[in-house]
Amino acid sequence: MAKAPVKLNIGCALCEHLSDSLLNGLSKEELDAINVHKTCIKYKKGQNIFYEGTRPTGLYCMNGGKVKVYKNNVQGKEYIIYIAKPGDFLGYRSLLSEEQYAASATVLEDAKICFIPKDRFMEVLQKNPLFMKRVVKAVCHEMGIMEEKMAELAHKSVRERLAANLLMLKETYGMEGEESQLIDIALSREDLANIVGTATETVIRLLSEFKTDGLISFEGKRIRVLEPRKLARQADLITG
Amino acid sequence: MAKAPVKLNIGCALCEHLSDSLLNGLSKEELDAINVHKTCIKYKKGQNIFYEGTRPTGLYCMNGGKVKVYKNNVQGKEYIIYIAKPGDFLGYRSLLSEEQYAASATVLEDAKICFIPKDRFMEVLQKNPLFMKRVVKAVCHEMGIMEEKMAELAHKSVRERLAANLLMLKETYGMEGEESQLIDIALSREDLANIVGTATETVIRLLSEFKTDGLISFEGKRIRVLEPRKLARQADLITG
DNA sequence: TTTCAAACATGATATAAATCATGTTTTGGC
DNA sequence: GCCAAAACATGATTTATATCATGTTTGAAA
Repeated sequence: MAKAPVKLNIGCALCEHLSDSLLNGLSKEELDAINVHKTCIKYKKGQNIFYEGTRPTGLYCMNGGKVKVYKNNVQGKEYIIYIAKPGDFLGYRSLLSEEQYAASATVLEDAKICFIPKDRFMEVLQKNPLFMKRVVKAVCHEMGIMEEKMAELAHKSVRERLAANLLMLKETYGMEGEESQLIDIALSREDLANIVGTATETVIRLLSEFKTDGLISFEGKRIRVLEPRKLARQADLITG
Repeated sequence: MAKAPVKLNIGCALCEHLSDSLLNGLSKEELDAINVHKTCIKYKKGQNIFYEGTRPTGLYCMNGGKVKVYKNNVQGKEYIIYIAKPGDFLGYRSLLSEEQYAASATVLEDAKICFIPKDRFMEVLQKNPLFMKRVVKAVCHEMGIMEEKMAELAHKSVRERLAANLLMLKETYGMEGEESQLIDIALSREDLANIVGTATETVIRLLSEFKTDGLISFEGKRIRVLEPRKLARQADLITG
């Protein structure tokens, strides 16, 4: 049986992730304008999307999989700024600030990502003040989250940060309904350490402690949050 | 001799800080629209501008002095996100994300700050796509800086961060020309510690080390950067 | 000018977390 | 199914930095 060619360019209007996306709310015509010029590509785990220091030529829109956005310091240590999931834009910050990428992006789980050329996107953006307003709102919301994370990094212990990040990952990447306590990303201990901002060994140790204390359990490469309230107490989010 | 009433509301068009401001580039009419509804107030050192958790009702625009924007964690520890100087907007992030303030703002050096009601500002913003674009660009640029700071907090030592922050302060708040090495803010050791994300005692100790090593000197409450290159080496920004 | 609080300073101590070392388990490629 | 490499795990050691304690200086207010 001959393989049918994989049709990647499904129209944005029909994209299952449209409702989670900033593109949601655009008119049929606007979506079409983007649609005609986009290119959708499948990426394998470990593949790079863009590197820090290069210039953005467009915008990436996640259609499937998971991508980590991270910075490397001089000593090669990595800090993961965020993990993009379907519906998320990727690299739009640098595109809008008209600067080089301040971070790199690499695929964590096999992904399908659509690329929208800069000009096409900017055209739609500038012709639609409401769209622009939504983008601004999203960017400013992101900044609030980053402020929170900075204060956390500055004054919280690794244990607290790990607990807080596990809860955050559960909220953001937890599955639907029944299985909402299962963190649906196959993160290596090293990646988790680079999210928390600590050494891999430290994360391994703390995770086994949390497991011993019955706060979490491991399911294959995934982590299940058994006791969110106790974890929140570890994170020092609630007292008592 | 009777005191003449202090006229605070100088027109934005004549403001000496307009060229440093995001308002720069607006038309005479747009500036007037903002101008008519703005209120300029003098604040004393230590006075609070807004608190985390409250709702913004407008935008603050710095006309003089210095203001720290910071977050307090549960234990009361403070992290200073940035220090606003004349020409800077204050609180525009929360205004644009339509959320509560994610941080508090307190005067570090006697300040004059103009308040622009939300509606007036949004009106001008939404009617001028170019202005909107400049605001977006500025916000996205800020995000890049925050990403950098997060990576720094995650993986750099306190010594490195202090050195890096001294250099940053010199760049941003250094005086003009000859005296550009003098950091023109009267920062307490505690404030500096809350910028770096460490304990006050640690900052005091490291500062005296830097002083002993001839990298900096103290001039009253101010710090002079004597050896920026050596400091950059301490910050691990350059090697060798 | 005195006084009192805040800021600055320095030493001693405790400790969280990085680093180094080594061993085991899992995984993906052939 | 085998092998090498990566990921995971755990122990020992070091180190940076927070915390605690105490003393001194500075500065603002009375």
